[in-house]
Amino acid sequence: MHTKSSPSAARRPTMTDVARVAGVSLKTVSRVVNGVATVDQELAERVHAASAELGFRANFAASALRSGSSTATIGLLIKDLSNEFYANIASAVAVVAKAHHTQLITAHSGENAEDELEAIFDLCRRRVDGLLIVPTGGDHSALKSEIDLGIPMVFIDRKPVGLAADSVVLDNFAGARDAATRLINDGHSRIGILVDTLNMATMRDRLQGVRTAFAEAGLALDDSLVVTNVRGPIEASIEVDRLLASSAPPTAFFCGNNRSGIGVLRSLWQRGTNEALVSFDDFQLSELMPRPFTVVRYDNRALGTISAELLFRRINREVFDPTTVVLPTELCDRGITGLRGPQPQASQRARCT
Amino acid sequence: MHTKSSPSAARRPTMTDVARVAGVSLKTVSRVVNGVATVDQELAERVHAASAELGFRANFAASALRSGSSTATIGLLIKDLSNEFYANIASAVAVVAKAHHTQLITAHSGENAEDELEAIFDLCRRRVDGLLIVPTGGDHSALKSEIDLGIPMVFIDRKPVGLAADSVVLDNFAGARDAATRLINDGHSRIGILVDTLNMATMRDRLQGVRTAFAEAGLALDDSLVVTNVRGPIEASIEVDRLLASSAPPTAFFCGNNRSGIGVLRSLWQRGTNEALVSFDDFQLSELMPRPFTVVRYDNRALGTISAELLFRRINREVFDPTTVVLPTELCDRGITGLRGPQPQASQRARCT
DNA sequence: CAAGTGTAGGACAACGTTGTCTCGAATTTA
DNA sequence: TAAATTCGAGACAACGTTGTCCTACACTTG
Repeated sequence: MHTKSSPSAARRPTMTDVARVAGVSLKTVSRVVNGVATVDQELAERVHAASAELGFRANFAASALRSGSSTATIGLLIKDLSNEFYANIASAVAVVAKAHHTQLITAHSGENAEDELEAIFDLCRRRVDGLLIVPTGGDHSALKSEIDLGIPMVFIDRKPVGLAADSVVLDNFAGARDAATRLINDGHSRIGILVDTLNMATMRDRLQGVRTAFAEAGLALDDSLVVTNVRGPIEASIEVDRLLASSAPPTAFFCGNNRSGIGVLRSLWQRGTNEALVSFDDFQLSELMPRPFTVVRYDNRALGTISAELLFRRINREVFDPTTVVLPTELCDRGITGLRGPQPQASQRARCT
Repeated sequence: MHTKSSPSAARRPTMTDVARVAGVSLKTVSRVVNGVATVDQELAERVHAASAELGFRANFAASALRSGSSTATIGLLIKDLSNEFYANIASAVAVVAKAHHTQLITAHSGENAEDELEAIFDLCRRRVDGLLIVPTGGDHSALKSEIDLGIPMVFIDRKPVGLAADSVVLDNFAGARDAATRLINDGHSRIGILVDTLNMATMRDRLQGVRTAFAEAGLALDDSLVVTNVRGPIEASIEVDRLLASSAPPTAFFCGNNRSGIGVLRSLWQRGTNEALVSFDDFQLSELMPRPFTVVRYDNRALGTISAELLFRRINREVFDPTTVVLPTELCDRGITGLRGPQPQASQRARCT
């Protein structure tokens, strides 16, 4: 003998089912579920009992559809959570979302800009209340209609291209200029510059910051020491070896992000040489690295927190004009190796942790 | 003069709006949007033009509600994305979800088990196709009805309590036993054991692994060297100092997770002493730490990948009985400091990166 | 040329819920 | 005691979409 329907084939109970079991009308179930006070105590208890017995849970989508209320969902478009930088943003966003009783859909943008747009459109079809986008590149003008139709967007770390929208970015220019100025003041004039692709505005700004520092110091930046399209630690290591093998090697390095910073660090540590190193982006445990170096740091979580709070203000129609928030950077000296200065003691290294 | 409705107040266009603009029936719009082939070329073009003009995007929730199709969404309940361990799981899950054209709602479990259940119920109301849960503790028997009603769940890193469900976990016992055995074989008999709360089965299993190693070696584990409820690096550092100040200090440490491992590492490095250290969990850049130590490592991303793949198999009804997948661990020797052996060279350290 | 065949597109109902309205009963008041 | 007032609960329609059915028209065929 077998049951009429296997458990896995069981349909989820609806309010109609609960109403039947409780012996009340559909609408009364709705009232009880929504906590309307004007329901008879006894009927309410029958409804609760029936709900529990059947395992009823109101269909959120149907409810939102009928009542026209929001989906209490925001979308976060981000590249890769296994990258500490993005993970910190996502974590901070999640905290703000939870505080606003909102669920967070995290969509990973694919490799190309087309994938990214498609992912955004999918989130729009799901009627998210708003979008947080860490753009990977490409043009965003196709999103104008979505903004006009009421889906607010905040761009994180990079401004949108071809679109007037909110963004929260770092002061890449000033951070890089400060870093390069520090190296120059420490006596360096030949500095290897390693940055990722200049398709990214962040990298362009950082490189421009370095150039400005050189100009301000009245120095010429040797373009043969500027390496672009450095994608990761391994490529960075290779470039370090190449540059140091040249006839006029650099005495210091500036890295456009922490991935190349780590590559340079590893390379210099293995060589045992003491070229100075300044890198954009701090990272976990950087103060425990086997060799001192200086980072351009900033409040990584704040990128997420401020973006999410801005998004919710826009969802609640508290802001109107497109805003750009620029977060400051800070030069964090973990004992940069100057041409003149002595190697600092281990105990001094972690002074800005 | 002002427009009749401000752009921000604009209602999103529906199929009815598109039908009106295109001069066709509602159903024809539906057919075009869903790519039904039997629509006249010219009408289809009118519909496409009207859609583009209005910025129409089909309401995914309404579509799913009517057609009874799935929401193409899974939920991931996780503690904190800024923790590398969880971020790697989330990242791996996201890749699998994307391959299945499924969106991922990442819900952060709060501090207590009650919050966690509430977050799960919210995801059930949203009719996710399945749930991935990294449980923080507490009893999960309340979830049985949800499983019966067709929401599959896979538990990650820890098995559910009071519930028969799929899980993907690490071989904590074997990993800890191997680690302790290594220390014992290197001549250590007084080993400081630092683990987090024993409320977590992972920690109980790891401690049990250590005890087993001692028993197998015919040694007695001095319980005064076993410290539980070590919550983070700072607490770990304090405990190291306390244990080393005792009259019979340990000559080695075993840490139940990487957070305490880092605390111990920092403490030992600052002291400049050479007690041996083995820690559960590898972490980024661990091979660059200023002092060698050994980790119990495992494929962190595989926890996410295998869980997600198992979940989708269950969603597709390809599995029936509750399954537990146990992932192996591996002792990764970065130059453990034995009582007998010499300090290894830096170049040897990174041999299992 | 009449009947049969095929096909495109529209009318209608329904998914699970909630807003609006109405009705009946209980309670109050003159 | 009858009318007025309250208040709880059910009937009905609607949110935006799709499944089902049906009609109208074009085209074939004996």
